[in-house]
Formats: sequence, structure tokens, C-alpha cells
Amino acid sequence: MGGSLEGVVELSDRKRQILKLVVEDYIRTAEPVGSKAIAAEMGGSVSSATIRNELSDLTEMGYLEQPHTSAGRMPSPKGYRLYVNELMEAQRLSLAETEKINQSLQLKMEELDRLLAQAGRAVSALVRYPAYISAVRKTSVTVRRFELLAVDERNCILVMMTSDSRVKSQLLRMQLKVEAEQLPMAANLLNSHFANASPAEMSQRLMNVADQVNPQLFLLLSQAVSCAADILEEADRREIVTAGASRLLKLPEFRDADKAHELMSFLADSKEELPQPLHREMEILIGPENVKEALKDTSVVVASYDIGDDMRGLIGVVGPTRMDYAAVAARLSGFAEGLTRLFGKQEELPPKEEPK
Amino acid sequence: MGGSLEGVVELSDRKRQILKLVVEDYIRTAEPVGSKAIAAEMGGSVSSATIRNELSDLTEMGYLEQPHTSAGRMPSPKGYRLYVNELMEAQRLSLAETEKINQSLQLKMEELDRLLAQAGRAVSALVRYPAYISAVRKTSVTVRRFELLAVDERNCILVMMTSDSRVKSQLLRMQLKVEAEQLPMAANLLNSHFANASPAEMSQRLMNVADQVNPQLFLLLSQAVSCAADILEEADRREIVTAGASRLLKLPEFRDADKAHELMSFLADSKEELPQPLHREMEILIGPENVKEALKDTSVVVASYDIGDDMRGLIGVVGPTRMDYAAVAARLSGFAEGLTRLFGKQEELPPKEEPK
DNA sequence: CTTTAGCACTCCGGGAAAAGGAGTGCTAAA
DNA sequence: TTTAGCACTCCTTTTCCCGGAGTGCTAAAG
Repeated sequence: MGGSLEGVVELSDRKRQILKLVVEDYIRTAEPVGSKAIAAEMGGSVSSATIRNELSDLTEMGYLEQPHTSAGRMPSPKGYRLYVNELMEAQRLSLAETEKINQSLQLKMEELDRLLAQAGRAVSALVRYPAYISAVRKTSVTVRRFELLAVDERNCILVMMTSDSRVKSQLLRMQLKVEAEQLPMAANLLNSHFANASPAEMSQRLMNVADQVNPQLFLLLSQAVSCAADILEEADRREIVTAGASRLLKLPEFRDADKAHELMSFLADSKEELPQPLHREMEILIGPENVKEALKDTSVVVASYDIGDDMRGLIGVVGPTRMDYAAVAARLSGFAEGLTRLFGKQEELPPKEEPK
Repeated sequence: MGGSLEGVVELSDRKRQILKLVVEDYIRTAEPVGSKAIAAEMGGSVSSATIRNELSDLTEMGYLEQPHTSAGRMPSPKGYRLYVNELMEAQRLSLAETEKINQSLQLKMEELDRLLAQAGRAVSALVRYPAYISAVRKTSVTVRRFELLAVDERNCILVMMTSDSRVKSQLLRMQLKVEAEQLPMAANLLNSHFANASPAEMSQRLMNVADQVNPQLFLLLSQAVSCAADILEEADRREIVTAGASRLLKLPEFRDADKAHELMSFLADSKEELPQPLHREMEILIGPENVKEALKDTSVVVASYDIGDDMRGLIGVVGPTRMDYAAVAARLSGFAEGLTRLFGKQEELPPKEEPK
């Protein structure tokens, strides 16, 4: 029991300080860091030999690694983890920095998609790593109301208003002539039978009315239902956009073209598989903690934000394990807050364009 | 005059054949090609010494370059140009290849944006170089008809049908109550005064009616006009999507991370500045023929296709100057034709989703 | 006049060897 | 427990050398 207590304490303050310095040096330089450098950074209060002993301990405990004997030390994933959990000081953003974030958030409020793309670019530029961003709908959407407008005898316009206050319209081309007078009736039918229903329910109800209405009308209805299904599905579609992937090439760990290629094509083609935060506001995944093979030796910081009441968004950054966690985390949460605010502010106003 | 005629003929058949072989060898291997290799490829009918003389001539004439004395020859931009203009045999696609193109064109017909993104990926995958694609509107669009639907006393839906048969709707939140009965009147006003007008005309006419209608109505009208301006502007917006940029990293000429980075960030951030074909169906820009600095030592092949009657699209491929022009050109024109057909087929049907 | 063989020369690329340096681990003393 | 000293390791960079591919020139042959 005494031993297990020791296990909890585990690291002396000095070891912790040294580990912190190693991590931060390594983050800065991407080079294994030696005992001398640490000793210097500790203000000469101890000699490099002492540091060497400590480093040796830390290595044995698995917090540090050596690329080879007689090289300096670099943090292991376990070391980064401890750093992130306990050693890292939550970085306070300077006023200038905060200002910069807010500046980047002066986004043109276009469609959601474009807005996200803009935001992704802004984040990537800010943290200087590749970023990804997406929006997911929390609650499922339904069509709240249908309208039909006559254009001519073979065309009409279907207008749908969804439960999340978006409006979508669609030109319907009718195979069979439908009298203009029938349209209001059709609209009524739609509203009474198909409003507030899931796509599955809709198609079922469509079957039910099949023999109660005339063929023209039925065709019209089924077109309408299929449009409705489209718009509902579309609302649930989770699109992820990535930005700034080429920044990888500036990092020493991706000087190797093959390695860079692997990650970049992952970011381009498999973005759906990028990590999403499960519960927490912010999650940091270090190297092998990532499930996806392509991310095994990169780290990901991902935060979530709110889009109005029924949507959540996620915004993440991908970088080398050596990434500057404190800086990225601070900026990312600043950004997430900003986005939440941005969308909150607009809650009174419906989104200017329907998200597609 | 005799001299100028000579200038036109300029190259003996054998020189042309040799140039062709050099270009094709270099395209394949990315290595300077020597006299011996050429001699072998010509079937031993001449010796390598002869080839050397010819190569020396071609070099002097500026069609070939030597990275240094006693290295093989590689084509200069001028050499590529001659190759593309006169030597390259239009590559006929195999049936399998054609099939593959058509296969890739089995695109899910979603919105235009997404469809283009898909097509871009397909092209990039096919030619194994980065690709870019966009759609531009040829003729300017106007709103052909307005409709207003009441939702409640503070909200109504504005539905607009454009001259290119798209339909766009928008929830309007009104600052002042407007009686439901007024809506049809407002719609009439919109249709009579603002239909088929450019945004500039619309805002001018809005001023004209300012003192002829009551304030509520005026507010409503100005909101509608601003929505209309949005949708018209949006229709003209030219969005370019790029795909497959990471393929660059597989090419020997981009093993250098800095060079790759330069081009990749250009593709990501400045895609608006990628070349567009001016008049012709297909255009090939070789190395320094490109205006943009970032493209000076890459080549671009770009083709255009038609989207229905009033839109044109462009689809291009970026690669090293050493790119396989014949193969890329053949595939690209196959693709452009396919896209034209794809959009042509759907002309009867309006686009399923309004392009945004 | 063109083509060819022969040959000297150039220059790159790769590998081996050497030099340099950063950093460790150990020992022994403070 | 800390420190200085020192031998040792291993990487990195530089240098040097060599082989080979390819050219350009010359002189002879067609």
C-alpha cells in the first residue's frame, strides 16, 4: 500500500520540472534535448550530471525516449500525456491574440458550408497546423410545412419549411398534367400526412394513400416525399472540411515526402475518420492514442462548439506529436468559444442562407 | 525568303523523331536521356555518334537542355511545346479506359458544388496528378418570378425562380407586422417592378417606389431585393475546387518539401488564379508559359465543357513539365466530353438541387 | 557531305573513411 | 546526494575517391 501510494506520487517536483523542460524544448526545437541545455534552463542551480541522473530515471520510467544511446532525450507519448495532464500551464492568450481570433471570426455569414471552410482556414492559419472542422446535427429534423406553387401546367414549385427553420424549395416537373386547382389540395394532403415525419414514415404513409388518390396526384406526392427525404438527409449529412494541410511540409517531421504523403492523403480522402470529441469540450490525442493508423504518430487536438440549439460543431488540429499543445489548446478553445458566440448571436436571426 | 522558308521547315524528320523520343523517354523516366538509349530505340539503324550530332544540334536550337556537360539531354519548354504541337500523337483511349471514365462519371447528381468536387477527384485519380475544376455562368441570371408565402404575422417565405430555372427560397423576418392580405400585393409589386432586372436596376427601382408604398411594405420589398441580389451574385460566383494535391509528393520533382509546399499552398489558397482556357477547347501551358510565378515550372492542361446552355465549366490538371501530355490530354478531353454529355442529358430535367 | 568508331574528358553519384561533436554513463570524490 | 572528470558511443558532416554514363572531338570510312 505504501508502494502504491508511492506510485501515485511517483515523480519528485524536480523530475516534473525537468520533464516539463524537456517537452517544451523538444516542442520548440524538434531535436533531442541534452542534460546541459536543461541544466542551463534551470538557472545553474544544479549541474548537468545531476540532470543526467534524473533523465536516466525518467527514461527508465517511460516518460522519455532516446533515439539512440548518447543522444539527448525526447518525450515519449506517455511523457506528453503527463505533460498535457499535469504539467502544461493553460496558456492565457494575450489580448492581441484574442483580438486576432475575434478578427478571424468576422466571417462573412454565408452558407454554413462556406462559413465552416472559412473558419477552418482561419484556425489553421492561427495555429499553423492543418485543421479540420465540421457541423453535426444533434436532433433530427423534420419538414414542418409544405407549400405548392403553380408555375405552369407541368411545373410547380415545392416549398418546404423544416423544423430547424430552414426553407428549401424545389422545382417539380410533373409527368402528368395536374390542374392548378388541385395543388392546394395536394399541399393540404402533404401537410396533414407527411409533416413532422421521418423519411421512413413518409414513404410508409405514401403507400397508405396510394389507392385513395388519383395517379397524377400520387406522382406529385411521391416526388414531394422524395424531395423531403433529400432535404432531411442532407441536413444530417456531416461534412468535414480540412484546411492548411500543406503546412505539414514545413515541419521537420514531414520532410520525408512519403510520410507527408501518407498523412496528407488521409486528410484529403478519409477526413470522415478524423477523431471527434466524445463528451468533453476538448480532447487531446497523443500519437498512438489515435485509433487510425495514419494518425499513430501525429497528435490531434479537437474541441467542440455549439451551433444554435440543435447542432454541434467540432474543430480540430492535426500536428506532430511534438505539437505545442498549450498554444493549440488555448487558441482552439478561444476559437470554439468564438464560434459558439457567433452562432448564438445569430439565433434570433435565422441563418441567412439555408445550409445545403 | 529562302532562309525564312528554311526556318519554317527547320527540323529534319530524323531530328523530329529524336526529339520525340527524348521527350517521351524523359516523361517516363524523369532522367536525362543519352544518345545510346535513343539509338537503341531507333532500332540500331543509326549509331549513337550520329544521334549525338543531332542532339547537339537540337540543343543548340533550344529544343533540348543539358543539366550539365556530359549529362544526357532533357526537353526544354520549347521542346515540349514542339512536341505538344506537332509530334505528340493524339492518344486514343482504350475501351477499358473510356469505360473507366464513364464509370467515374456515374456521379451522384447532388448539388453542383458537390458534383464538381466528385468529378475533380475522379479526374485526379485518373490522371494521377492534381486536378482542379469549376463552373462559370456564361449569361447573367435574373429573377423571373417572386412569390410570398405567409408563415405567421412576422414571418413569410420569399420564393424566387431564376431565369436558369433554379428556385431559391428564404425566410423573411419582418420588423413590422404585415397583414397577410398584403402579401399578394407585395408579390405583384415585386414581379412587376423587379423581375428580370439586374441587382443594380433593382436597387434603383426600389428607390423609385420608396414613397409610393407604406413603410412596412417598403421594408419587405427591400429585404426581398437584397435576397434577390444575393442569389444572383451567388449564381455568378466562380468556385474552384482542387483535388489530389497530395499526389505531387509522389513525383520525383517534388521530393523537395519546399518546392512541394510552394505549389501545394498555391493550389490550396490561390486556386482562383489557376489558368482558364480562353477560347479553345483544350489548352496546354508549359512551364514558363504560365503567368503565375508558382506555376512557372509546372505544366497545366485545361479543358472546358458545357453545363447546359448558359454555363461553362473548366477542368484542369497540374503537373511537372515532364507530364505525360498525350495521356492527360486524351483523358481530360474524354472527361470534358463526358461532363458535357452528363449535363446535356439532364437538360430536360432541371438540376435536382439548386446550385448554391 | 554524312556517318561511324575511337578516345579523352567531364561530371555526377555513391560509398568509405575520417573528422567532429554532442551527449551519455560511470566512477570517484566532495 | 551532488558534482566533476573522463572514456565511450554514435550520429552527422565532410572529404576523398572511384566508377560509370555521356559528351565532344577527331579522323577515317562510306
